[in-house]
This record gives sequence, structure tokens and C-alpha cells, in this order.
Amino acid sequence: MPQGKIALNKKQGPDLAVTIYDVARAAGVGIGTVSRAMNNANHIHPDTRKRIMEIASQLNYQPNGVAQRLARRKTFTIASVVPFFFNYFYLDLLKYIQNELGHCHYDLFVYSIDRFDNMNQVFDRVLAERKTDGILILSLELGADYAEKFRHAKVPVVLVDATHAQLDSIVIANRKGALVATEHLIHLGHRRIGMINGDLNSFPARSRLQGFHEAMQHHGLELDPIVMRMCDAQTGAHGFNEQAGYLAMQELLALKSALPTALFIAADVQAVGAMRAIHEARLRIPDDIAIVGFDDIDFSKYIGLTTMKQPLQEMARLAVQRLLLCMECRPDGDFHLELNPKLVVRQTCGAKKQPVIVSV
Amino acid sequence: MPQGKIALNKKQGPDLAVTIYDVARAAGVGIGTVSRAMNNANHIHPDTRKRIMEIASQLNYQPNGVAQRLARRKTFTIASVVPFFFNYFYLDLLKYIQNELGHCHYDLFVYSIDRFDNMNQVFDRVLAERKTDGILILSLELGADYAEKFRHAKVPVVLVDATHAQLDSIVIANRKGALVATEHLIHLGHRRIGMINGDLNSFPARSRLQGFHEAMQHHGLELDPIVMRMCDAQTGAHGFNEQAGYLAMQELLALKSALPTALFIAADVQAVGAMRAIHEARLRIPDDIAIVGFDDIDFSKYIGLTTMKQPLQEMARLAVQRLLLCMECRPDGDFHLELNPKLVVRQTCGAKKQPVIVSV
DNA sequence: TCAGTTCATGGAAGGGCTTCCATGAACAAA
DNA sequence: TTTGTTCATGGAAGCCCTTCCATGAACTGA
Repeated sequence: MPQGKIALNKKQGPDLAVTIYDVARAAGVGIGTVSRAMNNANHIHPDTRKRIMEIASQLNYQPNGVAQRLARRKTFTIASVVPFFFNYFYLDLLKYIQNELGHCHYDLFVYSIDRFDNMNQVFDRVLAERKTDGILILSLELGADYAEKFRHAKVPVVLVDATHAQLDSIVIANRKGALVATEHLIHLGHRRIGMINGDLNSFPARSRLQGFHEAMQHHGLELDPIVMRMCDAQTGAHGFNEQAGYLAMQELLALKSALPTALFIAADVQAVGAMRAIHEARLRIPDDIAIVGFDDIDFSKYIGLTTMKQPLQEMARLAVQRLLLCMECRPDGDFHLELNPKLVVRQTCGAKKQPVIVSV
Repeated sequence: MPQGKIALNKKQGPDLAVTIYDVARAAGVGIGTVSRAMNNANHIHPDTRKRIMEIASQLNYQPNGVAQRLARRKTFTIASVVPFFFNYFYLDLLKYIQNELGHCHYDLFVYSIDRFDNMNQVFDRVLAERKTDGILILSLELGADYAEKFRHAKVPVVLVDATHAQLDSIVIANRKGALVATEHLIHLGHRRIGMINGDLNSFPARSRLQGFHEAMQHHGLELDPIVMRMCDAQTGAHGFNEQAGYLAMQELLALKSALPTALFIAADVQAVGAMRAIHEARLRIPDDIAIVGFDDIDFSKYIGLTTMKQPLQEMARLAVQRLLLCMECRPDGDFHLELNPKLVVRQTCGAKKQPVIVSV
């Protein structure tokens, strides 16, 4: 009986972590001094620090990050919410964000959203428990209720590739980018230009449509609704996916002689699908149809897709910068940044004859 | 002077977080009772719980996650180390991992590795500070020193898509997959079959080569070194990239009449590059050259690439499962799992005439 | 009625750090 | 010598929880 009791003493072995007290005892100093040594603080004698550091490494002492975070009242962690299912765009963005944060010794939580209908659930989770010092939300359109929640959250929030009047945001200049892309086709001599777009419920889809309109109108060109395809959201990702592009292109191909000579396609993934449909129809790109996309996903360079390149790294850098700033001083004023995409000319627009490989 | 002192009183406002003490006071109970209420623990009267929960939500009380983690001596966080630059394979894997962890209310730290030469630095960071309960390492080959470090780390480690004798691991059956892929080509009647592979310093490259060998030998076919291309690692990612595939294919195309009638290409990204080279050379796939790849990256279905599909979701599920198990009971025995990839037949192998769209 | 049991409750201890205040040694200036 | 000043140091208090133990009310059965 008593043996049984002794057997299940609570400390089950693995909890033999070395603490700051162990180091202090071993070094014959106080815990405050050890803390100062570990944190490279002032008011400590160089010799003392050296001795403590040696003993610490001898004992294999690692400060407990959780205890530090509690005592410092700071988590050194940023949360990111990512619509993972969407497209590979986010991988790059995330990579850059992680790099930026790494430089400042911040850790990154990643929460993926795989269905729009559980988005708010994920948000609640991110907002709960104050585990992070800041939040980055990628490419998600918030409802008014959650925008409000985020605005009054204890931690600052920055939207990346999405915007909301009440929250800091960084977006690509979608309208302007679409305008540049469309004008590129116009300058190449095209007059009958169509567009494949995503669901107009999505913010980028609306802006890109607007840019397309402006370019066409500015050059006095006709906007024929027949050659405009807004993919619906049913296939997922607001219609910004390969399948939707493929189907939209098939519809356009059915127009036969009414087919436009050029297309602005609002997302590279859609362009990939559209190109598949065109190949199947035995038409040639750019000779029969010229194409300009938008995004410059990794794959675009492999298929020679002329497109609008999003400055992802810049976006990541600025978003992190802003977030860190908000974390330390909660600046007043709003912050709404627009970054210009850049035209990357490859083969599908017909401006060049030789294959162009744009290095990453 | 005194004013100056008063002005910079330490609490700068934002620290008005509600604590468990505030709730206890407001409810007229002890903090233990509030804790029990919040955690749905036993030994609390239903009425009391209800009252406390109401007051808590009224005060907008959120338990401090960091304090919980300290008190519970558990972080509820898993770290993942990902060679982000590599290819999009990881995005899916990560997505599944995050989903699995989300179900168990674990958070996920993501650390990206963008250069192999700072890999160990990242590892040190992950091992430091005991911020996590477990570690997942994706597709990275550890040196003996770090394998040892991880083995003796305070937290369990599982390798995913990589293996090491001393550590738990889950890998794809690369050898067997390569064998199946090659046999598929053999069954289609091909006799002169070549291979494009990555740098043999990488584990998957070696295994896939081995599977290729076995298939060929088993069917009494000749292994002509001239049609075997091991891309070197200079272009990055152990030669598993589009550019390397493109260049390797150009070398093969220079063989003219000695060109193989079929190719097993060890990574889909390489296959993409190879296909580009073939198109440029005005040859047809699969008529002039049949191709089977490996990985089934998202893009493969768009280009009709026949390939070996990696069971990523399964891999993620099992890895997380194993990690959680290790966290609670540190099982003895080793854990080395191999999952079989599955042949996905599309157009590039020539087995089918019609375009096949494999839905995601 | 009384000992025994169950269970809701309060609150101290503990988790491992940072930080602030007090102390006293060493040194400088008068 | 005395009075300051500077600075390394020790350690209590505090960060915000969970958990365990002690308490006493309520109930049970004899």
C-alpha cells in the first residue's frame, strides 16, 4: 500500500529541467544576477557574467520561454491567418513574413482556413487567450462584426492583400495593375479584348474589373459583355482557380468568330486553365489569342505567361514593419498602403518572340 | 522635475487586462472556483459556474494563455521546420498538419529554412527555450550531430518525408514508388527508358534511383548511363527544380536518335521543365517521349502529367498522431513508417487518350 | 444524535522568469 | 575623515494561472 503511494510520486522524471535557481546556486550568486547575465543586461561585472554563462552552459540551462513571456508580458509571437486552400500565392507571402519576423526573433503561429464558413471560428481562436502580440490576416474579407472585434482587440491587426476601412491594410493596387495589363494588350494593337475574372463578391475581382474598364474606356474601346466572364465562387476560391478558368475559356471558345483577340485574365491560376482549354481547341497563343494574367505565381514563368507580378516580399516586409510599430506605440492615423504590381512580359502576350525565363 | 517622474509611471495604459482575480472579486468567489468554472472542471456547483461564466463574459475576461501554459507546464504548441523554398509540396503537407493539430487545440509554429547553410541555426532556435511540446521536421536530412541533439531533446521529434535511424520518421516508399512508375512504362511497351533525377546526396533521389534500377533489372532491360541524368544541387533544392529538369532534358534531346522512348522523372517540378524543353524541341508527349513523374504536385493535373501521388494527408495525420503519442508517454521502440505512393494515370504516359482531370 | 462521507469552496503554493528596491563595497571629492 | 556617487549584487514581489490541501456545510446511515 504505502509502496504504491511512493511509486506514483508526482514528478514523473521528465521534469528535471534546470532552472535559473539551479544556476544561481551553482554559481553562488542570486537569481537576479543570473537573469542579468543571460539577458546581457547592464550592472553586472564582466567576470561574473562570464562565470555564470559557463556554468549555465555546463548545466545545459535553457531559460523557460513561457516563463519569460509571462514575466515580460510579451509573447514574441505573431499569429497569421491564411486561406491555405486558395492558392500558392500565400506560401511565398508566408515565407517572406516568416523571414522578416525571424530577423526580429519573433515566432509565427500559422492558422489555416480551409472553408470560409469556419473562418470566424478561427478568428475567435486567434483572439482568445492573448497568446500573441499581433495578428496578420491574409487575403480574407472580414464581416463588419469581426472587423469591429479586431479593431478593439488588445493586439494590433494588419490585413495583407485585403482591406477594410477600420483596419490597417496593405494591398496590391489591383485596379491600377489591371489597367496596366489591359493597356499592354491595347498597345500591342488589340481592340477586341475580353476578360476572365473571379466572383465579383471578392474585392480583388471588383478592382481588377474596374481597372480593365478604365483602360478600355480611356482608349475608346468597346466593352462587350459577351467576352467578359465572371467565374462564380462555386468551384472555390472566389472562382480564382484553374478549373474555373478552363470552363470560362470553353465558353469563350464557343463564340467562334466573335472570339476576342486578347484576354486579360484576373488570376494566373485561371490563365493556366484557360491556356489548357485553348490548347485543346488547337488554337495558338499568342497568335490566335494573346493573354495577360495577374499574380505571377511561381508557375507562370514555366509556361511563359505574361502577367502582373505582385511585390510579395515588399508586402511582407511592410506588413511586418507596420505590425511591429503598432505593437510598440499604437500610432494614431489609419494605414492603408497600396503597392503597384509590375508587368512581367513573357510569351503569351505576343510582345516577344523568344522564350524569356525570369529568374526568381 | 517631480512632474517628469510622475509622467513616466510604468503602467502605460494598455495593460488593463482582466485577470482571474477580477472575476473572482466580481463574483464574490475564490480564484480556484473561477478556474474550475472556466476549465469545466468537477467539484463546482452548476449555478456557481453559470454565474461565474456570465460575469466573466461581462467583464470580457480571457484567460492568459501564457500563464496557463506556465502553470500547466505544457505549451500546447508544436514547432514545424519547413524547407519552404523547396517546392509546393510542403504547403499541402503543412495545411494538413495544421488541420490535424487544430482538432486537438494545438497551435503551430512554422519556421522556414531558406538556405541549407543556416539550417542548424534554425534548429538551435527551435530547441531553445522550450516553447513547444513537440517538433515536426519536414524533408530535411539531419547531420549526425543534430540527430543526436534532437534525440536527446526534452521534446519529441518526428521526421516527415525524411528518415534517420535514431529518430521517429514517416516517409514515402520512394523505392517502391519509383519501381511502380517504371514498371508502368515497361508495361506500356517501352524498352529504352531514361531517368531524370535529383542530386544523389538527397535521400529520395537515391531511393528513387534504386527503384528504377530494380524495375529495369527485373524485366531484363538495359540501364544505359547515357539516358540517366542526375541533376546537381547547384540550381537548388537538390536539383529537384524546374530549371534543372529543363537543362537535363536538353542534354537528353541532344542524343537525337539515342533518345529514350520514355522517361521516369523523379520529381514533377523537374518534369514540368523537361516538358518545356520537349515542347521547344517540337517533339510530342507521349508519342515521341512518354513521361511519368513523382509527387503529384497541384500543377500536375493541369498539364496531364502521369505521376506517383504522395498520400500527404495520411502522412500528416500519422505524423501528428505519433507526435502526440510521444508527448504523452514516450513509447519505447522505434517508429519508421513508409507510405506507398499511388500511380495517377493522366496523359503524359500514353496510357490514355482522353484528357483526364483528377479532381483535388 | 453522532460519526462518516461527499462535495463546493477558498486560497496558498508553485510554475520560472524579470524587475525593482535595498544594500554595501569601492572610490572620488572636499 | 566625511559625504557623495557609482555600481554590482541579492532577493522579494509580481506576471496569471493551476492545483492541492484544508475547511466546513450538507447529507447519510445507524
